[in-house]
Amino acid sequence: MFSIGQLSKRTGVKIPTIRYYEQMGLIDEPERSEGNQRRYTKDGLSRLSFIRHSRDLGFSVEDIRGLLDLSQHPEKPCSDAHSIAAQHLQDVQSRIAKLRRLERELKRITKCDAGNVATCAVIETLADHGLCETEH
Amino acid sequence: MFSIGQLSKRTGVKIPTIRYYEQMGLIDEPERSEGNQRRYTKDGLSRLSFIRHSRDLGFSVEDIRGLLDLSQHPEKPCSDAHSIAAQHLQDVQSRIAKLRRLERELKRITKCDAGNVATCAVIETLADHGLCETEH
DNA sequence: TATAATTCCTCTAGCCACTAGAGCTTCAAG
DNA sequence: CTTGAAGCTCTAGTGGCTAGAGGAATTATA
Repeated sequence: MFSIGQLSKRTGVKIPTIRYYEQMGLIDEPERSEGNQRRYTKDGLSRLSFIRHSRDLGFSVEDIRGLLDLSQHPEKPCSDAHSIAAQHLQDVQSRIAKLRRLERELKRITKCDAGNVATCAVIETLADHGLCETEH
Repeated sequence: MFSIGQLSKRTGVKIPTIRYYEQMGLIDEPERSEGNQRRYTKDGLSRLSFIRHSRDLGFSVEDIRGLLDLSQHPEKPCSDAHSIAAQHLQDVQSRIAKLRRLERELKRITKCDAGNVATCAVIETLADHGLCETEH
């Protein structure tokens, strides 16, 4: 049996976040001590590790709900898991693409070597959309 | 004089967002019609375009506050503008780096061709951090 | 065993940058 | 002068937490 603090240390998930996951229904309400403190089992630990790991990979809480559900049913086909992951991969890739466009534009405008704001490329670009080179 | 709807169409900023910017103090409270509706001038239009453009480039509202302030003072040196932009560029680059790590990991795990959840690499990876190849 | 230090509890509110909706008023076209 | 679009204010919700108040339980030390 682990206290919430021990669970937190073992998983790297902060205590308020654990309680938040409980509230969101991602983890079951654990048993309580006589004094009403949460007491977790190994099962609770591995479920939270699963969540932690999924969050590290950027899955949303809703995605994780689906993935957790699947993980409880080993006999199911895993195409659902794959489509969640593939969709997420696409999201990540499109975010990367967008950020790379931003990066290019920011690199361009920060090259400015004007002395004051009147002729500064950063300010000028922001003030006048026509100076942009790329769509964003 | 533009109504809020006309301003919205010209800048591409949604109406509630314009009111939100006003509330946040990014744009001045405009004059009102007799019936209490907002009436904007060209100045209001260009200020909002500046904001729109800055948001497109991913600057935070706080950054924009600083950039707007600078843009009102053309005689100031532009090193402040540059440091805001350079900092933002760094943020963007570190976000890209993080997403690329995610992308690599997601690509790896979605290669799984198992039939069911019991042996699915997606689920296994999430359940067991030890199976990860890279830090994330 | 007494006390002190630490951990835990619930509850509310805040973060960012909006977005949605209710219920009402004003404006512009025909 | 009517009608329908556009405007108004106000409140609450989004996601994924995080912070803080004010108190109770647990654990470590004396």
